[in-house]
Amino acid sequence: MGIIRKTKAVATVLQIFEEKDEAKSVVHLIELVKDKMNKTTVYRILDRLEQDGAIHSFNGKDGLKWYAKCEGCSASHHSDKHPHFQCTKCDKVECLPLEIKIPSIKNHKVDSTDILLIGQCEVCCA
Amino acid sequence: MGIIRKTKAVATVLQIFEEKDEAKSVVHLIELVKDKMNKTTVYRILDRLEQDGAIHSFNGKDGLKWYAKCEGCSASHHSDKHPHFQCTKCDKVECLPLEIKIPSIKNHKVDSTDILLIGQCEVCCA
DNA sequence: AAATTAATGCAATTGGGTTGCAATTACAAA
DNA sequence: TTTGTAATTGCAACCCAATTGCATTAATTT
Repeated sequence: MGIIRKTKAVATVLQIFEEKDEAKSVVHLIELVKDKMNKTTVYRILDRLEQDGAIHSFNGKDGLKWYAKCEGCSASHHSDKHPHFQCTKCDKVECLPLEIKIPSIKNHKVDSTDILLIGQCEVCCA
Repeated sequence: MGIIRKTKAVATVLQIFEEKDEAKSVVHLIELVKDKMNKTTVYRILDRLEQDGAIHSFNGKDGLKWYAKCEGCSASHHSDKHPHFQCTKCDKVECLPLEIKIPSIKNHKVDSTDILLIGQCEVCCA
C-alpha cells in the first residue's frame, strides 16, 4: 500500500501536481522542494503516491524519470497507457489524452505500452 | 562520422549483433565482452556504430540503454521509428517490423517516436 | 498523554554512464 | 617495410540519479 499518513511533505509534493497539469522530472521536483525536504523523501513520496495511483511515472527522452498527475490517474488505472509528449526545445512534457492503436502482434501478449512522442510543443512551435 | 578504423574490439561487438537479431542492453554487452575490452570502449564503439547507422539505440523499460541491429538499419535511416517489444518474463527485447500510426496532435510537431510495448514474448507466452 | 510505527533526514553507497589523458594500434604515405 | 599521425583503447577518476541503513521525528491510535 502507498500513502498512510498525510504529512506536510506529502501535501507539498501533491500541491505541485495540483497546481499545474504538467509532468515533472524527479530532478526538477527535488529542486523545487529542496528547502523543505530531503531528496530521499521526495523519491519515497513519489513511490507512495504512484502506488496509490495519485500520480503515474514514465521515462523521459533524457533517461530521467518523470511523474504526472492526470485525468485518468487512479489506484485502479495503475498502468496508464496514454502517450506522452516531450518538447525538444523547452523540454516540457505533457500527457496526451489520446489512445494509440497498437496492432496485435502474433504470438505476443501486450500488457502495457510506453509511448513517448518527441517534437515541439504548442508554445515552441509558433 | 562514426567508425573509421576496423579494430578487433569493433569486430567483436559487431559480431554479437550479427549472430542473433536481438536487442542487447549496454550493461549486458559490457558483461559479454568484459574479458576482451574496457567498458568505456564498449560505450564508445556503440556510439560510433550508431552514428554509422549500423545499429540503433532506444531505452528499455528498466531505464537502461539498449542497442540493436535490424533490417532497416542504415546510415540514412538513422532515427528508426519502429516499436520495440520487451518481455516481462525473460526480459528479451525485439524490434517489431510494424508501423504504428500516430494521430497528428493539434499545434504540435512530432519529430520522432519512442514506442516500447511491454508484455510476454512468443516463448514466454506459451 | 503515551505508545506505536510510519515518515523523514542524513550519510554512505550503488550503478550506469562520461571524461581526461597517456599508451597503443590501424592505416596511409613514403 | 618502415615511419608518421591520428584514431582507438585502457585506466582511473569522476558525475549524477537513485537506493539503502539507521537513528530521529512526528502522525495516528489507544
